Amino acid sequence: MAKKVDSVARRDMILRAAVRVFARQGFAATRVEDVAAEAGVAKGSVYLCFDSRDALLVAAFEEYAAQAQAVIQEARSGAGDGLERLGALVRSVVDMVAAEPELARILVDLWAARRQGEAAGMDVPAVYREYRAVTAELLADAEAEGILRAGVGEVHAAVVVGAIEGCVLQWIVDPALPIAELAAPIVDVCVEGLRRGGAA
Amino acid sequence: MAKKVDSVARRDMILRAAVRVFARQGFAATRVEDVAAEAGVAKGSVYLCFDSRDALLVAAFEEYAAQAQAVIQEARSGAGDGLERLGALVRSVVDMVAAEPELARILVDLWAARRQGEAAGMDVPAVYREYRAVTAELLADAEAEGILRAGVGEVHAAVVVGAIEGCVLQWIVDPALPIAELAAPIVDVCVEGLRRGGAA
Amino acid sequence: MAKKVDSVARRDMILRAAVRVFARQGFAATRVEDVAAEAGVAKGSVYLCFDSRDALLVAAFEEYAAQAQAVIQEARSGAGDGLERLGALVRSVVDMVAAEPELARILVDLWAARRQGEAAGMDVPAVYREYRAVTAELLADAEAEGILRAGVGEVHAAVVVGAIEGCVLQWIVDPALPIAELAAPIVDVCVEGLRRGGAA
Amino acid sequence: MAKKVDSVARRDMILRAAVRVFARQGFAATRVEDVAAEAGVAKGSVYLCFDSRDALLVAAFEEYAAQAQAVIQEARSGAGDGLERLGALVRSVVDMVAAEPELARILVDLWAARRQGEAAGMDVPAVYREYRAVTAELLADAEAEGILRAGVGEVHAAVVVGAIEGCVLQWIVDPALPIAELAAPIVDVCVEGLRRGGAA
DNA sequence: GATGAATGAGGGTTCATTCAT
DNA sequence: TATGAATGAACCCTCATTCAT
Repeated sequence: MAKKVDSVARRDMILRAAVRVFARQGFAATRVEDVAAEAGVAKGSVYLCFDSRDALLVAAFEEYAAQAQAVIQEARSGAGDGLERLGALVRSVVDMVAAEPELARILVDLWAARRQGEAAGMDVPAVYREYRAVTAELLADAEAEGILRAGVGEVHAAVVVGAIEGCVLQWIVDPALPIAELAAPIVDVCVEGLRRGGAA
Repeated sequence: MAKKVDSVARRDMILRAAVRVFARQGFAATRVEDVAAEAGVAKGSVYLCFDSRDALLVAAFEEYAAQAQAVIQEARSGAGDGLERLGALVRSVVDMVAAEPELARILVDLWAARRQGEAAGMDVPAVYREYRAVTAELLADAEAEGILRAGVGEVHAAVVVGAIEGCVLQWIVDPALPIAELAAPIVDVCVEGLRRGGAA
Repeated sequence: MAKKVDSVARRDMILRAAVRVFARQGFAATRVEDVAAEAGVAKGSVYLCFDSRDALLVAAFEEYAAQAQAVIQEARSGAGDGLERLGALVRSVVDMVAAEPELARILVDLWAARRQGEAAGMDVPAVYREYRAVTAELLADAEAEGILRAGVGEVHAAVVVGAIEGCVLQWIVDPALPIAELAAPIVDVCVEGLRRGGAA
Repeated sequence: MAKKVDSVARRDMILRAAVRVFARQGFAATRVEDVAAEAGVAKGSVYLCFDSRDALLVAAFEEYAAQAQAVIQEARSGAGDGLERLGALVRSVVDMVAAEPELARILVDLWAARRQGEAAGMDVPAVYREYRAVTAELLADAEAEGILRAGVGEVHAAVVVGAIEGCVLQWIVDPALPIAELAAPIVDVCVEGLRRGGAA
């Protein structure tokens, strides 16, 4: 039992180290040895926990996807009307990336990896499909609640998700951009702007 | 003279081939020989036009940046009020990526490359800074024209740019998403939603 | 400890293999893979001990330079008058190259390498400067001892060193030349010929 | 006829250029394009005069060998007793290398090349065999003339040649060494030192 | 003949992965 | 289990040589 815990902890330690190095240098420029050095273990030890270098990226993706899934569940099960819950979703996503910037920064590697061998086991598009789905649900709820302005449909979900992810992207590419401060204007544009009667 | 033209054409042919292969396999998984084969030339011939494999990516970036620059200039010099020109900008960017999907698809490689050696000569963040700058200018114009709703400031520019790029991102990651059909809802959310009096 | 010894032994084994192949084929015609094959290891293993192909040549030079240095020290600290010690020096150098013909045979590569990148870390001229310096010292001793014929000065040191190295050169270029048998006539010409009263 | 002269002149111009570049960078580090650039012609033009890059080295060798042959003939047909002619030979060789230092400086490449493919057509050992042969002849003449001290035989020829070539070697490796000033001491040691009755 | 663009074999080096200790 | 030395496939880039113009 203790063994198992240790083993799990060791795997997690290595994964965290990998995420740090991937965030710093990019996946393509990161050698297994870099990850091992960051984790303070030998190169061979990485292979005790992960099948391959690609598996590290897949594991990082899984962690990211799990967080996204949690945020999505929270939005689905949250309190408030559709737009309130949409606003909360926006803030949750922004909080999530701001809380673990290094995990977020490897998103570019996940996006880039999907055409390649590393992609095995990584369904990146599914994450965005989920985001769009929950957003569409919340908009539908708002519609049903009569608080959505006319003409807003499922296609707007992609725009709302795009605004969030596009802001994250700009921040990844340019860390000087204050991502935390963007939650409010995103909500302003994508939630309040869609409210019947308009923003303010 | 003819020589020069041929030489330029050859370089361009190789660059286009490179973009196609990068779009298909990703930069990391593309060998110089793949590019040569796609272009129908020998491996060594690639090096007659480009200093290195990385130089191909940089050249692709330059082409993308030039297109972005053109779109930005168009927005700056265009006719109409601030919001009309912002709407035109949104549509131009979407048209641009839809017109050359392969060039757009290497964006993920450009994003991923910025932390690495390939980055020399690629100022990816500058492209987004420019996008935000021109968007902010157009919003300021709209403000001056009295057609902007209250409370919209420079920080909203990042959201507008984010909505565009975030939609592009979703389409890159999931080509099934009909990017061309997203121009309208982006404009609806990011332009009409910011108009004084709100979207119809 | 055992590890360190093994590691040193392995490096030495590869270096010896490299010297053999360089002697046989010449440095220019030797690929890293040839060295690895001769040493019975994989190509990549060479790089565990040496930074580059050039580093193999530099290491060989260092071994040669160390042997030369030892011979020079021996001449400086030896017993006998100046000319006896000069004679001993001649015989030592000849013995040295005859004892390890393969190390000697790469001298041509060292000479040829000095103008190139490989040269980093190889001060070939210094070896000959040292030879001339010690020879000049021994001649000066002989002079002080009154056993040197008149008119012999520092410039003769280059001739004595030249006679030795020139014989080695002829032997390298034409292994049929019996280098061991040349020690006596070199001494006859360069030591006895400089003795006051002349050679018998 | 004029054509032929031009063609020969062109070949010679390229060969001279090659010798200059080989002397400067070494053969191994010299690309055909370097030679072409030095000669002021296009890369392909080199192949109109020479079959291959190696052929340039062979041609340089032939020029060197021809000069050596001339010096040897001169010594054989010269006036004076055996030792006078040996002294003249020494001075001729030194003058030869001093007159065309660049041609001399490629000697190291010739020495190094003999184990490799380039060697085809280059009988470097033969040059030294010839040198030894003529030296031995001159010593035999001196012996017959009764001006040679006792105990000097054919094996001493290698020493005399060695002294000359060894001095040239030291100068090639270290151009600071004044080769022209070494002719006198070489003669002093290798000619006067062998004279019956000894050097003054 | 003269050119230099095009070719593609060759080889130095890296690094993911394995496995004996 | 942990290690890191060993492996060898992969790949970038160079450059000798060719040949169409």
